[in-house]
Amino acid sequence: MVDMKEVAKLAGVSVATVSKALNNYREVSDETKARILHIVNELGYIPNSSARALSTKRSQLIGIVYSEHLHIGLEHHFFSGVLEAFKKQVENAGYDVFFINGRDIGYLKKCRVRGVDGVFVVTADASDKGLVDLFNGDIPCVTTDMPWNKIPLVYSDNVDASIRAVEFLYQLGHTRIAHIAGPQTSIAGRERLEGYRSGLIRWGLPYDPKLVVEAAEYDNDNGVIAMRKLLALPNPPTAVYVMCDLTAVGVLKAITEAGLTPGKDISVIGFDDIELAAHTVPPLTTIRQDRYTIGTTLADTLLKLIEKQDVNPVTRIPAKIIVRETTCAIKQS
Amino acid sequence: MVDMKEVAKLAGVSVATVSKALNNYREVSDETKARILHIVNELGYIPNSSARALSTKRSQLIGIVYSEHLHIGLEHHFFSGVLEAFKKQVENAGYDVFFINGRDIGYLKKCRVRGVDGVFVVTADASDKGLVDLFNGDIPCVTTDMPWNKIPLVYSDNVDASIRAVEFLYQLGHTRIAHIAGPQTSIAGRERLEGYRSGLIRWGLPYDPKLVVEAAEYDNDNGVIAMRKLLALPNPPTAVYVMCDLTAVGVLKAITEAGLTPGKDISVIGFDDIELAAHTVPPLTTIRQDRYTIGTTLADTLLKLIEKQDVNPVTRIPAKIIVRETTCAIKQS
DNA sequence: TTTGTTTACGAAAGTGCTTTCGGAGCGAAA
DNA sequence: TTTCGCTCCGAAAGCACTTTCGTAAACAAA
Repeated sequence: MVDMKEVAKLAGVSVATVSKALNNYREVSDETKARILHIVNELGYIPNSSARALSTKRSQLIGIVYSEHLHIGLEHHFFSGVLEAFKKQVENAGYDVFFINGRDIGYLKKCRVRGVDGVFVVTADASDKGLVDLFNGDIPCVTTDMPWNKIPLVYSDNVDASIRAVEFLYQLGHTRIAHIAGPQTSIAGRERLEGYRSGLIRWGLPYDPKLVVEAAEYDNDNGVIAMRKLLALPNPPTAVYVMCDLTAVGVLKAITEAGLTPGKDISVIGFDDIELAAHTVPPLTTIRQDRYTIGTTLADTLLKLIEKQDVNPVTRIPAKIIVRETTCAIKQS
Repeated sequence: MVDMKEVAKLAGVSVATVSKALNNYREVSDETKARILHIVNELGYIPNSSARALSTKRSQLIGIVYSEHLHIGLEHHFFSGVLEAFKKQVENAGYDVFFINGRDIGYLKKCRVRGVDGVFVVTADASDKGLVDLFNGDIPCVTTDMPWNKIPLVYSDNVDASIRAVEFLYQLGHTRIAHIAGPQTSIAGRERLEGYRSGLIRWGLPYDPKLVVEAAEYDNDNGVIAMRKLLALPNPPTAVYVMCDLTAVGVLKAITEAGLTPGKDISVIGFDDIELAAHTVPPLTTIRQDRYTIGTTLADTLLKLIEKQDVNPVTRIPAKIIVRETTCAIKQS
């Protein structure tokens, strides 16, 4: 690889001047700067990042933290989509993306050692001691779906989306609307429940605790279990708002098992709009999280943070209802 | 952050000796080495990776290359699973994982600039000029599902798995077995078709070109289209072996649409075992790719390559049939 | 005793960049 | 004429490591 010394020699200047030309110091005349840049192009010179990081203490590296022991790391459609958008955005700004693994020395130290400029905590275990250190450290962080004091947060507007889910069902004529809630340890779980209740209030619907069942996890099986419970009620709901698509798929299954038809006998609306949602039978009506906007907003926020600019502590991204075939007007019976 | 100088001072030795102690040079007495290590622990000293990379030309960094414009990057369940396993394995060996983006300067140069020790090409566009440069460069590479001269390849044993899929269907009594093939531009597409044909031959079944339809992409819609075509045949198949689960879901849909029941009127078997497969109605029989073994094998191979050891040019990992409910013995009619 | 061999360590030169600081050159002001 | 203030540039000191090479000391062999 060609280095600065070579560029300097060909340009007839010192390495210091080359460095300055490359970093847009204004104490280089336009003429010599042009000459240097020309030679740089000709030679295909690229500054060595280790050397640069060594002297600047900056690496142009963004770290990604996500925990593996929740099985919602890379493999989860929502997070991988957000990550993808995030990655593109920071890459456009000249950063590279790198996975922080906390083993041995912990996240914070690893960041220091690698000189990471900022980190995006995609998903992690809030009880992780290493995470706390990281958040309390001096390295810029952003997160999604994981609120933490002082750490900027970008995520879907769960409350608003849930209100509109209820509204949508109400306008179809449903009045007995159930909610399968996510674990109340998660912010998404809490806010979606909150939105559901606000929605009921807004339309003057009574809140019936029997119509709310909390799923233990964001997975399929809990959907089956929860829906069976609802179906066993003396007066079952005519519509159910489910906190995520994977669980909604389980709900569909339980409904079908019971000899009923989703979207006819019972309306179902999910959350996420995972790839699968369009392909269930019948296709699932759901609330689409705007993974792209969340990811890019996260990136912009982190970049600003790195530049020591002010940022919003919380940004809520609107989510929108995608109407497919599991919802319909209530049967006149 | 504490540096070597500090450690050296406390230990009463030179930085050179500290460095040697840390790197297991044997020209350091056991006694002073122990003393140094003790101080290192006490101080929580960690060597700065930029400085180390600068002088060693090695970074303990493994690059990941995947192209975004096929929509099968991070978001694809199979690749993200492989990547996850790969990541864990190289992290165990003390490496960190880092995304190579080829924009501006190309993959190879980016690798050089960042001092990447090896790269895993997860998925990419074979026509990408930058990839060719990378493969022809001097940086150790491994790939999956993407054969390239001299680059070690680890992937599922598609041919064998396909033969066994046909065998499985044959033993259920099926003799008119169709295959929905992947694009023949991909190695997976070609090999699965090849295995299908070998399976037919092995069991003395005739090869009927009408029973093979090539899907344009590994997606859902192409499954619907292909299956409709098969259903329109004068003498439709009683079983169909589909080249991937996402497409198989489309197949299920087409079958249902036609008023038939998958797993009763027509048997279906997919490939991949994506999360969704267990939750279709009825649950999909499929061939599970061993994402974990593929990922770790890839990692081991790359690590060996970096150490300049010999490696297998090709490793095929067995895939196994997961029997669920879309396959059954042929109806006696 | 001298000579040769190990062993254990440190001085110092790299590694490729950034950044401070000083100085040369030059025109303008006094 | 001197002084001041600019602009443009380079020498050199970092940055935190690795690695070569020299050497002192200790010991063995002659």
